[in-house]
Amino acid sequence: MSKAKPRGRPRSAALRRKILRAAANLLNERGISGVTMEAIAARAGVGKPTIYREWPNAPSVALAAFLETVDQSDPTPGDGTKADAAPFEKTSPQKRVASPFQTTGGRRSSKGRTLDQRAQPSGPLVALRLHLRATAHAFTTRVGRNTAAMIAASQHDSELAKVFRTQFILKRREEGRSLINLAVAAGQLREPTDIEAVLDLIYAPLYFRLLIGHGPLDEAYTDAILEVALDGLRRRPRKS
Amino acid sequence: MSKAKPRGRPRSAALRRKILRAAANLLNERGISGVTMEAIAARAGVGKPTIYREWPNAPSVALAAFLETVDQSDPTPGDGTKADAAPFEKTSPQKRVASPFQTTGGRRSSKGRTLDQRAQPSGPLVALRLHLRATAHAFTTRVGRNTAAMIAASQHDSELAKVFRTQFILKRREEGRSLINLAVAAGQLREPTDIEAVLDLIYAPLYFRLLIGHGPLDEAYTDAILEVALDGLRRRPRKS
Amino acid sequence: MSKAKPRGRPRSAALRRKILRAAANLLNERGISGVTMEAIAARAGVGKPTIYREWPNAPSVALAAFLETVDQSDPTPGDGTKADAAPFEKTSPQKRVASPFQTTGGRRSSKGRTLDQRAQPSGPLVALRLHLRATAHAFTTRVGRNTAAMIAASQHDSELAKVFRTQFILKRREEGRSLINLAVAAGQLREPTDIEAVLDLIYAPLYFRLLIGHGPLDEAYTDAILEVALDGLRRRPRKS
Amino acid sequence: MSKAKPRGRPRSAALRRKILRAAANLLNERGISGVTMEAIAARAGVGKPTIYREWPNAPSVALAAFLETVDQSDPTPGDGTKADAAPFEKTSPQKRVASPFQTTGGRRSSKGRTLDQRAQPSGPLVALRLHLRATAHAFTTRVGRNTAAMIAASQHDSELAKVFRTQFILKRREEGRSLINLAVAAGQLREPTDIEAVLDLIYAPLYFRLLIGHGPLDEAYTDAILEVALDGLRRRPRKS
DNA sequence: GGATAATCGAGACGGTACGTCGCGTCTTCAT
DNA sequence: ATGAAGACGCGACGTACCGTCTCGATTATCC
Repeated sequence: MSKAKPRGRPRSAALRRKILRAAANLLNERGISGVTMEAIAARAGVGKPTIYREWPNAPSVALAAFLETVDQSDPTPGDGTKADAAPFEKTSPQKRVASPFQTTGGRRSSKGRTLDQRAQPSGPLVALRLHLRATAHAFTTRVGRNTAAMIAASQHDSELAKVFRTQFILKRREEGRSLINLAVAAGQLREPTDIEAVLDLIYAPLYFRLLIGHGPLDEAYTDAILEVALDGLRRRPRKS
Repeated sequence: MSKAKPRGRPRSAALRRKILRAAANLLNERGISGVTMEAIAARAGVGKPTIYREWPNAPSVALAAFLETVDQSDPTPGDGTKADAAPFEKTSPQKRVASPFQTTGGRRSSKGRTLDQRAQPSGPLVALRLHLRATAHAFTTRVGRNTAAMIAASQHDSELAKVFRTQFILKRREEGRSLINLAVAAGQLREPTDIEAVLDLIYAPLYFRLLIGHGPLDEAYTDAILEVALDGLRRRPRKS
Repeated sequence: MSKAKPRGRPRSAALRRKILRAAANLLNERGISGVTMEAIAARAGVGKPTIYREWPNAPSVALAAFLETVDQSDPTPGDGTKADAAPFEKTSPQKRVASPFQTTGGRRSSKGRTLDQRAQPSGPLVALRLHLRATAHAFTTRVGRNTAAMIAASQHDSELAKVFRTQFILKRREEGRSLINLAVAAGQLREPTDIEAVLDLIYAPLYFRLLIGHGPLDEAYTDAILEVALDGLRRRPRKS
Repeated sequence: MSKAKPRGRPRSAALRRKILRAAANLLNERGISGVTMEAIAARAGVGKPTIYREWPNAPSVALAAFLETVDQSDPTPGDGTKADAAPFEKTSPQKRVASPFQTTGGRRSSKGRTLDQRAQPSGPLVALRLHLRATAHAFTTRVGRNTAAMIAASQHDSELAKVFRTQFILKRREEGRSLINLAVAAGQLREPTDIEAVLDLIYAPLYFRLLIGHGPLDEAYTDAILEVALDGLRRRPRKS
């Protein structure tokens, strides 16, 4: 089929790792604008053409490094338990940013909100809330800065945009989708008319605040968003 | 006091206009990456230091030009009647993109949606809906591309971000806020607990799709978003 | 005989030809700077290491190709009849440059010069003159361009220089030497004190004009050079 | 007329000198292949674009530096007294290469040659001989290496070739021309039929040996060349 | 009215990074 | 065990803008 057997010396996988590692470190240390081809090449101990052989420009490498970085974390969706999102930190020791996704169960800063107490201590809706909280928290860390940078970079490069969209945005969105589906199956929610709109309603505000910075990205916020977004779908036991 | 005495040749006011005009044209013709200091200076027939005297870098000029551009349009909020959002087009003749904000009243592509027929033919909620539709439509034009570019540029420059946030994002957001307040006053909506969250729910999805491009920015979308976002606030006349 | 047992692949002779052919074509089409290892390898359908096995660098291949090219022509020295100097022309058809050495007898542009009329219509001195004319003419063609390129290349590479000197310069110089010796034997010239200086006097001006380009390389020139260079050696029948 | 008053900040003359100085040092230390734009820029403490503003490529800078270098020497033609040919040596102290043009008066290695003794102790023909000796000697030094390199570089670049030809070759050639004219005026030589050919006969052999390296560039050589070249022009006072 | 001084167009300048090309060496795989 | 294919480290190429600087020429206001 599209096998197209590769002739000649194959690309070195170790090299690819070295490059991504260098790019990831640069990204974390200096931000996206520090991820230049020359800096990557110098730090990875690699010729520039070697990098160009695999990626067309610096932001692509940064994106690849970023994706590898975040993929290495949050591996087990659905239970809210997650690892951090900044692996292979060689250069800057980093103060272990208190695993942003640990299951704080909703106790933390649940200011007068009642749903979590009386509701199921577990279940898809709780998981969804934790998922959003974790995402919001991650957005306040370097992960957020880098995510914003990737969205910014996507605006001038449609190829980059596509990769970022499918590998990051949509991938994470699937978690929300499946949790909602579970809630529907469990009878906690009605079937939504337009699931895509619902997902946007849930996620977009987080990205909006990340990018515009006009308000905090805390649990109160995500909980409020979630409540409104699902309100119409929620089966009201009583309420005449 | 602060009178001072400005000795020497005073700054020319006409220059500012020439520069912004050049920047706006470049922005529209070549996108943000075409708005370089050298290009602006060359096109405006101006020395680079003259530009640096007023703005610190090229994106700032681009933002100023962008704001001037969009301010020149949508002048009368609240009634849904708007002018286009792309003024002084000298270079590219452009096919007059059918003023994206004219009051098409919901007739346009209202595929099976019933609310508008039976609802008030006018009033704050309708205006809000039209406002969102207009915004979404504008986002499909060069205005959207430039808005995205400004958000992107804001990520590396907090000063720029602040200006863009206050002069563009929050300014437009006020329209939504006042329409909601009007609806509350008119008894069409309940008082929202967290108006900021509600506004985010309304606007964020538009920006999200603009930036990520994972779905269309059409009326069906904005209407769906609005319905869900306001659902919890809506007084249900009948229900049962 | 030398049958032996050729394990693996014994094909190495045809390769050399393919490589030289490719190099020669590149040399003629694009000049010396077009003769890169990568271009040769690509055109010959050969791996780069295969070329490096026989030559140390690209100019060496170019020189080898050049020598093969010119050796394939001017095979019969001493009689003035020669073939052209640009074989295996695959790519550019070439308009058969009118065999540059046909015996035009000296009539052409013999501005008032009398020696040829009264002198022997044939003999070593005439052959020498024709030899120089032919060389000068060849220098106005691609052969000249390539010769100049080889001299240029020789300046950075002493190994190359040695090969070029012995295989091209000195080889051709022998023709002049033997013609002069013949003339001496025939009693037309006196024995020169320093034959090397005489040979330089005859050949150097041609190379000089080839390389510097400050004057034409025509028959008037070569004839004038020859006359002066040999003047002191010539037996003057009358005079005194 | 062609004044065309230059607007904007004028080029810095000091910078030009710094660049040429750096190029000259590189040329002498590492040869022409060491004269790269990056090396010049680094050594001169200058940005690459600054160099490109004045010269189109590295060999052009090398040529300019070379010309400046040699122009700074041999200032007084006609008397045989000359300065060295390698000025501004900052970096490598250099062991003062025994001024290649000092008036060695013909004493040095005048192996059995009698002309100088009995001939005029001065006069244009003697000056011509000294001029050739000096040139030949210079060709055995770094000046010769660089001259050869410039001729080589000229082969791929006609603009460079033109500058080199007019600023170096032809300029020096004028000295030979005027000396011959002086000799003619003094009745020592007959008027030559083709002065250009005579000049080529005098100079070409030097360049030939410089470039090909097939024989020494000593006084015996230049004297022999000169004798033959001028033999036909010389008035023979006695001669049986 | 002339001096004074800031502004203006123009463009040189030191930098940084770009993306490309060719080198000469090496590794892998198919023959 | 040869040879094509091509990856690799390297170094230089020539270009684009950056933001600062220096010019000469205006163009006001102040003395």
